[in-house]
Amino acid sequence: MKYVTIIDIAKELGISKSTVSRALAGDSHNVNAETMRRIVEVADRMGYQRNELAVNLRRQHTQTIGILIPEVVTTFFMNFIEHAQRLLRKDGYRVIVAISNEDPEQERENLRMMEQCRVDGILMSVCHHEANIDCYQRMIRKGIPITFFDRAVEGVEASRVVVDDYIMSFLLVEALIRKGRRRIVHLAGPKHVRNAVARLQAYRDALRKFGMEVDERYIVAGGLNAEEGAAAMRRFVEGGLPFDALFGFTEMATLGAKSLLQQLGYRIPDEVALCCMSGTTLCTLVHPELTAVEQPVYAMAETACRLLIHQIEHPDAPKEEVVLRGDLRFRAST
Amino acid sequence: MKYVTIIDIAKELGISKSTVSRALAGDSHNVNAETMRRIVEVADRMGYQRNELAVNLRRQHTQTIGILIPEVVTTFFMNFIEHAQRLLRKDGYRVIVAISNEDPEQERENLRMMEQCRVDGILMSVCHHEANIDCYQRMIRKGIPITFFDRAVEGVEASRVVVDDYIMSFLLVEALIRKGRRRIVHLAGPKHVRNAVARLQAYRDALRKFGMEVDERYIVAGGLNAEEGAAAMRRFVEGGLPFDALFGFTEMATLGAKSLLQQLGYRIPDEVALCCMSGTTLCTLVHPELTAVEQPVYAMAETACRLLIHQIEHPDAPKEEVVLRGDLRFRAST
DNA sequence: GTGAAAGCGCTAACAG
DNA sequence: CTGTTAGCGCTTTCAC
Repeated sequence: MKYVTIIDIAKELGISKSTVSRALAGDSHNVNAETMRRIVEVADRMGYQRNELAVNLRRQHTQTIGILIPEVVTTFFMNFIEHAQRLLRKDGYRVIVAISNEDPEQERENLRMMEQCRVDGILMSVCHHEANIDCYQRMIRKGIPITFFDRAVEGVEASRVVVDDYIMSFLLVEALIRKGRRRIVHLAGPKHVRNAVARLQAYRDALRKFGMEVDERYIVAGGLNAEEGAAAMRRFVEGGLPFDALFGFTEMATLGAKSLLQQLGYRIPDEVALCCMSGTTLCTLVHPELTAVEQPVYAMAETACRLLIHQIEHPDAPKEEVVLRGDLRFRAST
Repeated sequence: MKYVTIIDIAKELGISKSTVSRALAGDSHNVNAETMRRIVEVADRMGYQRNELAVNLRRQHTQTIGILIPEVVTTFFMNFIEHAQRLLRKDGYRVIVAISNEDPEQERENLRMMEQCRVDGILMSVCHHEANIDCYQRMIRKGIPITFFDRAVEGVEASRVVVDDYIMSFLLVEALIRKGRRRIVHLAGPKHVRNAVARLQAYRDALRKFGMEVDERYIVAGGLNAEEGAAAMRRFVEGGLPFDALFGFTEMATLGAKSLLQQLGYRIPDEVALCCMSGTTLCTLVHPELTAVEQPVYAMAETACRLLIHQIEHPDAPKEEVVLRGDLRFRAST
């Protein structure tokens, strides 16, 4: 099955392909109005579709942005993609998405793919805080700008937009305490994810602010997914320590813990209150009707796209870091 | 910033670019082992990355599959993408994703983009049952095979994998009735989505099976998103008819209705039981602990990929339709 | 306003 | 086993 090319159109009209190219590119300044009309008419009669491959090869850039994310079980990244895609499209960019499944090896592989496809820039949220730093640096040195969002790394020449994990977490733990919870378990994330470190710190500081002792036995490694979260919770429960609340690192681990607790007969949220963050969203299950304090993903997507496009258009401009805060809104539970 | 090309490598070693090309393509049969070694060594010393654009332009196919989906608020499509991506990668295909946001206009646009990018095939779930049929047909005639999944259309020369909406819905409504619910509201989907039609039919038939009259006032147009669902529910409630259950078409509309009912003070699921389907997943909120009967998305992704690749490799093979059923498993609520 | 020609990076005959 | 050559479809000087 052959595609129609500008040569086919040129032949059909007995003119040169250069003219056709100009006409189809909308260069009305350099092609006769009448010729233009005829070309356009024939083009869509024949069902012509420009071959982007050829255009890109020639132009040396693809007008394509790669989005790399670590997972897709949580709604945060999907919402990000949706917004980013819409925004980028308006600026004439296509988007390609790759998921690394929290696996640095696959992330490396995805990055290589992005390079082979000659994307103009990359929007990414890392799966490991250090594993692939050399990779990121290589990309950037090659002239492919990266803008990190949500899960960012340090020590790389790239722009980044993050949420203030520390502040947000602090708010959550504070909310639990104000509700009268005193024995709060923290399902901590792995140390190689920098957000996890900040959240743990916030947990400690919030307790101290209320003059409470930080009991290390209440800090358990909660992993990243539902299974790990459930397993961690099981271990904790078996320890026999009393508890009335839980602050988890990932949404998935928290949900895993929740399922387990329900199986064991705990009543949620009356007996055990839960809360966690998911991307830009702060979820607290303390109150069943009002469960989330939300920083719209939109803001993050918008900022990330803006920063990236700026880097693409001005390769030498200094990198920026923006920390989202404020603008919190309440959202009803679904 | 210039990329390294095979010419650079050839010059570096004082040989021809053909040999380099062959070596890098792994054609050990036609290049001396020693030459091979040197080429590979230089290639990665210089940080060479094959330019897929050039390869594809030359080869006349891209090894890329386009995935077109209508929305991304529900987890179903995201899970589908994740699985499909993983499976296709194994077969050497890249994936590009586009979201049409339930808008036929944007779907058309996305389809055009896929064509311009010269994807080898398309995996899609439509947003409208008829609006773009001509488009799908044009693509297929041009030699770009389409495999529809979940939301498929009829009357197009394409393979499809769907879930048996009728049977699944029938099961759901039956479950409600067996739980003692008699006044079941149906939040129907738009008639232009074929799944909606099947589900409505199942609703009617299930009631009849139990000798119940179908009261048309209990069938309300529920729309596709949370707002529309809530609005529809509000209208129904204002009508003042008694009801003790709700069977919704989309997950989002059902969630919208749920929020509204909660706001109005209804207790869920005791006072009003809810259920709906989401992609391959049957969700019933009748029972709080056990809320879903699930047909793994995986099965759908796997089948869709297989059908599509088969179409790509054998353009003239007859189209197939696969209806997933059986293999249902219970899933704990999260 | 239009055409001829060069070339983006790569592969695939075809010779040697 | 290796080199030469001819494009894939398009844009972009440079002439006319």
